[in-house]
Amino acid sequence: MKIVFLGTPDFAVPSLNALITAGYEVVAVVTQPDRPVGRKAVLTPSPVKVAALSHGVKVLQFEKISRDGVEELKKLNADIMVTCAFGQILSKEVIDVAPKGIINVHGSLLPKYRGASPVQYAVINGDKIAGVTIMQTDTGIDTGDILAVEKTDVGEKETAGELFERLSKLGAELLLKTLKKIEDGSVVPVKQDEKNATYVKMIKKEDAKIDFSRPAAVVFNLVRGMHPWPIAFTYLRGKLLKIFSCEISHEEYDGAFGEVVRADMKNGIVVKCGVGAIIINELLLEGGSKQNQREFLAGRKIFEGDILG
RNA sequence: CGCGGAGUAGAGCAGUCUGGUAGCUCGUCGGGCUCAUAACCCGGAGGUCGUGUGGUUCGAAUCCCACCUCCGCAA
Repeated sequence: MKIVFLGTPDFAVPSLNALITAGYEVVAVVTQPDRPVGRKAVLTPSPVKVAALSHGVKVLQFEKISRDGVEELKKLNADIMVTCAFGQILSKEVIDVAPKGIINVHGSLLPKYRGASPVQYAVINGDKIAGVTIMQTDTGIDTGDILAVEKTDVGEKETAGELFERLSKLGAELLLKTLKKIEDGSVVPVKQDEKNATYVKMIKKEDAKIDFSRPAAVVFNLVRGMHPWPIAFTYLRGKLLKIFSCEISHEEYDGAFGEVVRADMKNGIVVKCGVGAIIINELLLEGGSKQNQREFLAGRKIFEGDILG
């Protein structure tokens, strides 16, 4: 079976590798154009492009595939196309290029969390269960018929990045299973239940701002869900303070929301929340680099009574 | 030339504006105390203050110049 693979970030790499390893003929990989990255704005290829090139697979890059890529896609004569976190909306023309259409690997249990950042929101919302769905792509956003689902428990302290990695592997396995079913005709498409559909937007940096009037568990989930990007943040004396990791305190403290109620080597950096408190583990102050709480305290940059927010 | 911060003891920082004996928190080493601790007390070691064998000065971590490295923001 000839396959065209469309994907961009790390999440998609295991799926691409799985297809190639399993012996499918991946005739081309489509990925987002190289983007400037880092302080020096170096033009950087996407993780999927790097993986494709290492396998010697042809790489195509379009600014807008629906506008620029249809003719070239047709020439590839693929039987089916596979998308995984591709990052561009596909037109009907693109969907109709391959006879068996397009199937998509999505990082949530559809119809929950349709859209751009399903994995992060599973963590941010404190979900106990997450998963991947393989679905038929149609012209809506993650609205096509479901072909296969795989669930997994979310660890109590798991970060979005960690869950991402697990789901990407789970997705790759499920993709192979589903392709087999498509080949032998045993796959059964199931319509999505529109009443239970939810959408999640792309995460913006502003979404990662911590509200210390919320319960400690909510703050904790936000910190987990925003790791490794964009990283939950607040302010300390007007300076940006990023919090990479924290835990929920089991002690009760008196103080205002966001008040630093403890800041010493013994207790760590403890911040009062709406309900309970959190203990900060790794953090970064504007202009500085990431430090653990011991290093931060050694530098004497935070004291009891400071208010975050 | 996108904006900004930083390089001082093993770690994290202050000191630089207003040049004049090198400091803080921690770690480490030795001793003490305790049933006990990431507890406490006493004492010690450890630094060419990023590089220039640069400039100014009686004297530079501090002022001036050049360079290197690291980091945050923005994209």
